[in-house]
Amino acid sequence: MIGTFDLITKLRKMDGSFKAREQQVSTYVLENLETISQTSVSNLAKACGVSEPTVIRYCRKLGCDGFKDFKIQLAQNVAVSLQYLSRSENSSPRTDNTIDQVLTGLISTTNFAHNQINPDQIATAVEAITKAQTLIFCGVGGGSTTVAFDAANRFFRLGITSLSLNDAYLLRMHAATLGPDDLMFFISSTGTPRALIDTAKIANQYGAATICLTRPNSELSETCSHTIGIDLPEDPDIYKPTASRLVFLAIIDILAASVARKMPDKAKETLRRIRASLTALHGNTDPQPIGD
Amino acid sequence: MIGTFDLITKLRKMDGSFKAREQQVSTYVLENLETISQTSVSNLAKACGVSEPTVIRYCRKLGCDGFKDFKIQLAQNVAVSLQYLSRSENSSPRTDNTIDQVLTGLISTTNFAHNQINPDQIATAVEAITKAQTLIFCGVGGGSTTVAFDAANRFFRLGITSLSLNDAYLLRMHAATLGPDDLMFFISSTGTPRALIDTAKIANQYGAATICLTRPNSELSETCSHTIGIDLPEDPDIYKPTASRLVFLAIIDILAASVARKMPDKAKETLRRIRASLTALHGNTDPQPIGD
DNA sequence: CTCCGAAATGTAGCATAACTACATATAATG
DNA sequence: CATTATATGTAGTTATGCTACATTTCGGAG
Repeated sequence: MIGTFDLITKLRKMDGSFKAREQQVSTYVLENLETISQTSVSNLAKACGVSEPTVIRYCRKLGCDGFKDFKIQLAQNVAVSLQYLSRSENSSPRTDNTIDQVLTGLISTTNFAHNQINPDQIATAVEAITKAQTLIFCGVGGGSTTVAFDAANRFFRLGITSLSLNDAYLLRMHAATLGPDDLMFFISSTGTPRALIDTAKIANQYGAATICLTRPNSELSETCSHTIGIDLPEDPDIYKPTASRLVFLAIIDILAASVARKMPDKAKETLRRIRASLTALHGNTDPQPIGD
Repeated sequence: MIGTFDLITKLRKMDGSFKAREQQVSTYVLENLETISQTSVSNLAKACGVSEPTVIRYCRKLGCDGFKDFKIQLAQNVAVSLQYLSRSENSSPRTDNTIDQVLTGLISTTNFAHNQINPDQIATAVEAITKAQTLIFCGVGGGSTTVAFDAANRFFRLGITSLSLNDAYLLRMHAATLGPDDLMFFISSTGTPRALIDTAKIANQYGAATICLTRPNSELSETCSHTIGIDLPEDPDIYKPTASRLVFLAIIDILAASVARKMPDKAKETLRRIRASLTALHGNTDPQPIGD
C-alpha cells in the first residue's frame, strides 16, 4: 500500500518540469513540507495563488491518488526524514554511540529475520504445539538457554505445561520419558550441539514431536520432525553482543501469540487467573508484563 | 514540530483503560494500523460496530485534534515503524499477520526505547559495573527473570563474576553478604516488587552499589543508587506478548558492550578462552554467539 | 492579423468527510 | 427505586476533496 517511493525526492526531481501554476505549488510545498499535512486544498490553493483543481492535478502528477493521499504520503515521508533530527536535543554529548549501534543492530537483525521467516513453518509449528500436552524447551550454551527459559515461561502462561532444560543429562533423561502427546522444542543458533541432536533422536524414538528453531540444513534441523529455519549473521565484533537471541525470542513470541489465538478461551482464562494471583502483590491491574 | 510522541505506544499504553466502545475501536486500530490512514470515520465506525462520534472521542482521548489529525499522526508513526520492515511481498498469503505484528511491535518499541534511554545513566552504570568485583542480577516474575539470567550470562563472558537470582529469600540472603566491591543490578518492568525493593535496601546498607533498570520514579528506582529509567508501554492484547523484555535485553547488551570496550584486554582474553573451550565441541571458530 | 485548436487553468456545484449539539441509553449512587 | 453521572448514539451542519464543464491562454496556419 504505502507506495511512498520517497515523495520528497520525487518532488525535488520533478521540480522545474512542471507547468507554471503547478510549479508555484511545488515551490510552496517544498518550503512548507512539515505543515502541508495540516492544510486543506483550498488553503493551499489560496497560499499559492492558484485554483483548487490545479493543486489536485499537481498531486496526481506526483503519482498520488488525490490530495488526501498526497498529504498522508508527504506526512509519512517527513516523519521518516525527521525522526533522527529530533532526538539529538535530549541526548547529551554522545561521545560514544554504543546505544545507537546496539539498537540499530537489533532493528536490522529483526528486519533480516522478517525476510527469512517462513510462515508455513510457523504454522506447522503452531499446529504441533497446539496439539501437544507438554512442551519441553531445550537450549544449551547460554544464549539459547535464555531463550528456552523464556519460552517455557511464555507458554505456561497459556495454560500449557511447559518446562525448559539446559543440562545435557537431564535432556536425555527427559526425552526418554516422553510419548506421542509431548513435544520437544530445540533452540540453537548453530544447530550443532551434540546434546540437542542426541536428545532429539531419543525423543523421536519415543514418538514425541520434535521441533527446532535453528539454522536450516544443520544436523539438528535434519534430525527434528519440523524446523523453523533461520540463519542469522553474527557480528564479528566480539564486543557487540549478538542480536540473534533477541530475534529468537521474538520468534517465540510469534509462536506464543499464534498458539494463544488458536485457543483463546483457555488462554484468556489462564492469563486472567495469573493476573488475579498477582493483583494481591501489586494492587495493580494495569496492562503489565504479566508477572513483571 | 511533530507532536507525535509515538502514538502507537500511547495507544498501547492507554489500551485497557478505555471504555467499552472505545476499546473496540482501539483493538481494531491496533490490528489495522497500516490501513487506518485510508479509512474514513464512518467506515472505521462501521467496521468497529460503533458510532462516528465514538471514534472521534477516541481520537481526542489520545491527544489528537480529531480524526484527521489522528490519521496523520498514525500514518507517520506507522511509516517510521515500518520503514525497516521491508515490505517484500515474498511473504506468503498473509492470512494471519502475527509475524508482522510481533516484529513491528519489536521495532517500534525499540525506537521508543531509543528515545528514552539517557546516555548519562548508561555511562554511570557502566562505570559502576566496571568497578565492581561481583555482579548480581536480580529479577523476579518471569520476564525479568529471563533478563537477569541473560545479563549474568553476558557479563561472565567478559570475565566479571556474575550470577542471577530470582528467589525472594536468596535475594535477601545474598544482599546481606555483599560489600563495597559488589554490585546488585535490579531488573523490573514495573519497579514495584517488594522482594527487589527490600533487597536493594539491604544491599545499600552493606555498602554495595545498587543499580536498577526499571520504570523511573518507581519505588525501586528511588531505593537504588543509580537508575536506568525506562517506561515501556505494555501491549494489552494478552495474546501478543510484550516486547519490553526484549528491549531490556537490548539495554543489557548496550551495557555489556560498553563495559567490554572499557576493559578490552581482559574481555578479549576471556572471550578467547571461552571460544577455545568450545572449539573442541563444535570444531568451529566462525563468528558465532559464543556458546550457542 | 485573426482564427483555430490544443493545452493550461479556473468556476461552480456535488458528494462525502469530519465534526457538533443534543438526545437517549446505560451504569453508578444514595 | 429514583437520581445523577457516564457512556453512547442520532441527526444535522460545516468544511473538504473532488468532478464536470467553462474559460482562458498561447502557438502556429491561413
